[in-house]
Amino acid sequence: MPQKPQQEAGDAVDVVAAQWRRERPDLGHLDAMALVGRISRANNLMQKGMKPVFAQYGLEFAEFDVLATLCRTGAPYELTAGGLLRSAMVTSGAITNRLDRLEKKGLIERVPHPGDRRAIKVRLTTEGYDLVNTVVEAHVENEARMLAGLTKTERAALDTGLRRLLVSLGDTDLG
Amino acid sequence: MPQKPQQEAGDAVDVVAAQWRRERPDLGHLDAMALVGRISRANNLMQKGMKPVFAQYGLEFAEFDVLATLCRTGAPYELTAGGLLRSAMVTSGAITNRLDRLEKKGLIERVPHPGDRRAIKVRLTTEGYDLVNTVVEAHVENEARMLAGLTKTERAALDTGLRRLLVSLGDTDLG
DNA sequence: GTCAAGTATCTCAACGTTGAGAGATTCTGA
DNA sequence: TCAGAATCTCTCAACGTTGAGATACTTGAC
Repeated sequence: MPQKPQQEAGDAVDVVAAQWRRERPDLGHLDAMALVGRISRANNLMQKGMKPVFAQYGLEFAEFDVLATLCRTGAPYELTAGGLLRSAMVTSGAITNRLDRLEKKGLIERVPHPGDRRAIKVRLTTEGYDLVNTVVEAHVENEARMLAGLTKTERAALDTGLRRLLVSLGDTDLG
Repeated sequence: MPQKPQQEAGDAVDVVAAQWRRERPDLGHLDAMALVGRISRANNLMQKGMKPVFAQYGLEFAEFDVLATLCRTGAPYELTAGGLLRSAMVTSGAITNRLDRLEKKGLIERVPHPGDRRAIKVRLTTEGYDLVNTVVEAHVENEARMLAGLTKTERAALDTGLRRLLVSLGDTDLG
């Protein structure tokens, strides 16, 4: 009869934690350090795994992020630059840069904001709309593939834990 | 009698997922997309939370990462550049850059590798050793503080899920 | 021994982000 | 109504990473 292993398989962070325990046995909170380290490494691996999919369509992750944010807001696929930067968690300089590149590619256009002349509206062009709707399908397929090593139950448990973490950090909306 | 809420509190990713469901009801794997999004946002928030601690000591995260890697290997606190870049998950150019900066600050030194003249050994100086041992204490305290909104049980469950994910991605050692 | 293949590090240009600051516009309260 | 505070976007220099290529050295097969 198959038995669940008593001992979980170790990952790279277990190695790191063991090294710290040996070198600094007085150091507390190693569990916190390990958890943060796991989030960081998982993010790193996920990003590396996504990059080739976007590259297939001539996009960087940062560019896809903008297009996807506009797409999922629904028609008329418009958002201010400020809305985009808060959603993407980057600074204003980064958004200006991303919009410049996407505008040059003809995937978005900047239109005046009616009612606030400080602001602009960023709008998906037809080309941008078509592209992002294609890319997002390949993208989610790829994400699902990267997570396929976990059971549905494991994924759900992980998801719940991460949601609680985000809520506890105050990350409850996009603005 | 206090009751656990039936409904989990929502985070920013719940908002994103709801937008996609509305705009693209045909899109599958939204659970995978949400999980990846949560890892990304959690990482982003953690990084932002760590930055000020390192800044207090005149360090960037990337620099601390190198010093900490050397420190936790134990005496004589040496590693090759290749070992460092694999541990840090960055490219060779990035490591050269980090080592240049740390060398300029007097926190590490490059010494010839005995037995392989292609390689170098990167060694913590006394100044580097003292600094990293101080900073790491403030750093883990800070990490623990950022995670304090979760119960011990929640943190353990999250940690287990992330370890399984990393193992499933093949991230079982440092190089 | 010799040569091809592999490995270790560094170089360098392209790229993207940060963060401070400027300019323009809108909001707020007296 | 008006001045000061706040907000929105853009500019720009500093910084860090990537990724391809160069250089030097080592290894393995013959």
